[in-house]
Amino acid sequence: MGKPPTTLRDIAKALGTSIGSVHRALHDNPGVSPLTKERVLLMARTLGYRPNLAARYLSSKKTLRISVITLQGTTSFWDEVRTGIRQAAGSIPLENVELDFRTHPRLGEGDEEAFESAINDNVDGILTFASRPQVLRSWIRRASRAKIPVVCVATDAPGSGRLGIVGIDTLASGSIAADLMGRFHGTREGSIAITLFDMGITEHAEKCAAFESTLASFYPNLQLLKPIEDHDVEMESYNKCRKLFEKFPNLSGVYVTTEASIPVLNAARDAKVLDRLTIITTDLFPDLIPHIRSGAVAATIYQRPRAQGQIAFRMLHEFLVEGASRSHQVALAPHLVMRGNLDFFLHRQSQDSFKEKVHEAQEPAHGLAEDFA
Amino acid sequence: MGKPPTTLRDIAKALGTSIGSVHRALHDNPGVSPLTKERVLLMARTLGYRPNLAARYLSSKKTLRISVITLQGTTSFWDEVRTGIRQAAGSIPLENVELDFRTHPRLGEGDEEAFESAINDNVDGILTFASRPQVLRSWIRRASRAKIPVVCVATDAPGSGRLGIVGIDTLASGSIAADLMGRFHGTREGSIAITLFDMGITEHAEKCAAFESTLASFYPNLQLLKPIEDHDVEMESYNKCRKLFEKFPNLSGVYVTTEASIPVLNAARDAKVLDRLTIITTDLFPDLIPHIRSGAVAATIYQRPRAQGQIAFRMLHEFLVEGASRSHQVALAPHLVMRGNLDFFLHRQSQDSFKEKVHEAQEPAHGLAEDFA
DNA sequence: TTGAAAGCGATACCAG
DNA sequence: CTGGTATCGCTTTCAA
Repeated sequence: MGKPPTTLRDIAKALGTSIGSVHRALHDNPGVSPLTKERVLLMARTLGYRPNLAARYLSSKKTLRISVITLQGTTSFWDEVRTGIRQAAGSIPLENVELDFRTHPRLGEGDEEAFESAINDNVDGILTFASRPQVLRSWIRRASRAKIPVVCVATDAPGSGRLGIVGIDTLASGSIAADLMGRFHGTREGSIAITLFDMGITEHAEKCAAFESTLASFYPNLQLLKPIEDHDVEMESYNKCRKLFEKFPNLSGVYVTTEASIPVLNAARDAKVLDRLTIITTDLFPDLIPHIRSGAVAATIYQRPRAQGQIAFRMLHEFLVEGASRSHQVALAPHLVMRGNLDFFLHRQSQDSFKEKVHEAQEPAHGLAEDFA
Repeated sequence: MGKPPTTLRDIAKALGTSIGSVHRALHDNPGVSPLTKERVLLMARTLGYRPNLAARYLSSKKTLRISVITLQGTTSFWDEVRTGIRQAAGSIPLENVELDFRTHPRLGEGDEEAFESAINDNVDGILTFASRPQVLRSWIRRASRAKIPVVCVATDAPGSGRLGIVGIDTLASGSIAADLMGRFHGTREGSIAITLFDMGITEHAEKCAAFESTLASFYPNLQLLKPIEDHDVEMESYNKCRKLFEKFPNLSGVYVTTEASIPVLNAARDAKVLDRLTIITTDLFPDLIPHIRSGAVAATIYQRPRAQGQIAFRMLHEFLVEGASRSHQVALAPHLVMRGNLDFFLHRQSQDSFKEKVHEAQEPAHGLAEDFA
């Protein structure tokens, strides 16, 4: 078996100093001479000191405040992410975690303000959706400089100094979509369209590339058209699709890489091409359900928002508590939803949200108000 | 904000007794008069006492021993389950958990002995594969009577008094398999075969029923043949399949609901029907990889053994620590693996086992020896 | 059967 | 700047 773990006392004794100084040194609190600090740090390392979390929680009364800066969203995606975060926070056995939801209504509206207020409040950590990486990068950097770790959900902000990122594996998503498209379509010739938010978003460009590459390797009978950018604007999506359907009457499939599938479906319906298209969408939300049931949507790639929220929370929490986490990049495998297994996913969603309501009723949480407004 | 939580002291003060008696009463330790015990229990309830876990871990030196009774297995499935269990055990922040692996080489060989020794060792909890529900039921019941909670992985043992079950949702698996089979096959007529271990296993019967039902609702052009039982015996599987292929020359697809897909593939190859069959398999292991790459296997339903192991461990641990867990039945959604996203899953497996090796090197764990024999 | 008290390891405060 | 110490809530042991 192992020998008993090193404690603050052990370090203090070994150095002939006091437990108080050791503590201050390890937390670089004010009031330690550089010399003692150095010696303590060294000794802690050589003795392999690991703080005893139980003791820490017991004696310290402070609570971790985590700010969740996300989008309201037009589908349930971000609601699910927030639910996942709440669930994960609720299942931390000891520890008081306070979640601070700063939900902004629209893309690029209020996100900067939310960051500013979170940093001013000096929260302990931030979970966020880096909707506009180029704009938010500097905010994330500011947070990091203020020693506030930031974990991005769904979309990465590369080069921003963020602590970590949790998202769906873009390669797996794009590839499985292509594979399904190819198998569903058979061996005859055809052309396929793909829609996305903007090629400037890393994740979207990657999905697109993966889709294209898998299609090219395994299904050379299918030709991929130039990607359609919708910028999450309904009319833009609808109009571009209408044009597309007119221009390519032999179109045989569409892969919608974002949540914005409803305008595409409407355009297809209005152009009367719905029943000869193989449509593969992304995510699962109420408005999409009838289209899956009817078979108009052959399959949808579910990005597991709840799991993303849970994992992002755990990653941040682990870092805050242990000072490190085992992995700072998590790429989840998406789930595939079709007519047959649709009910499984719907049932699970509703069951979980029921459970959560019960939980909240027993134990009213803090900072949740705006999330239900 | 909330008022300070109730402590043992609060209960003692309110009752005019000592903190020691309160403690003994709450843990029904010997040496408390029935009267005081009653009063303590009542007061604890009315004051809403919740034990402070940090304080508990800090003062108590005892370690939780969990016995893992699983199959060696012919594929990597159970290795992955055990890896998941180890990972989950390793990420418990505080707490000493000792895992005791009792791995038996073959179905129905050594599982009863393992249960007996676990119960005699008086472990704190058991994670197990209820391979033969009818036989193991009485062992699980014995464990439960000895106050040892049992969580089943992959296969349930209904009516055994087990604490919980973690598995793959059979309905989602069977349905998605049918949906894919139907979509891949197109609209022409055809017949489909299904193989399973034994209709006596609940999970297999359910998958089969879900497959049949989805096929019937959405793809009436496909006819499902009578299920083939292989009992996980290679020759049985191979021979039955050879016969099947001879008898039904117009067979167009096979759904293998268990890990036993290799004999089916061999039979199809030897019968020279491989290239006109749509084959959907279950799970992901080294021997299957080339068949997925070659396209012989159109898709495989990955049962996420590692996730199953992790969740089973967490369920048991939560129960042992909190005295209850939020859910005792977890049905996971399976992942779909095809040529396109195969690399993602392979990469993830190898990456994770690498990480784990590193982890173990830093911090040698207990009771792992036989798992690497 | 019960009460009292000594830890567990870290935090935080106060006196030197 | 440093050393000492009360404290967190529970477990466990020792007396009574």
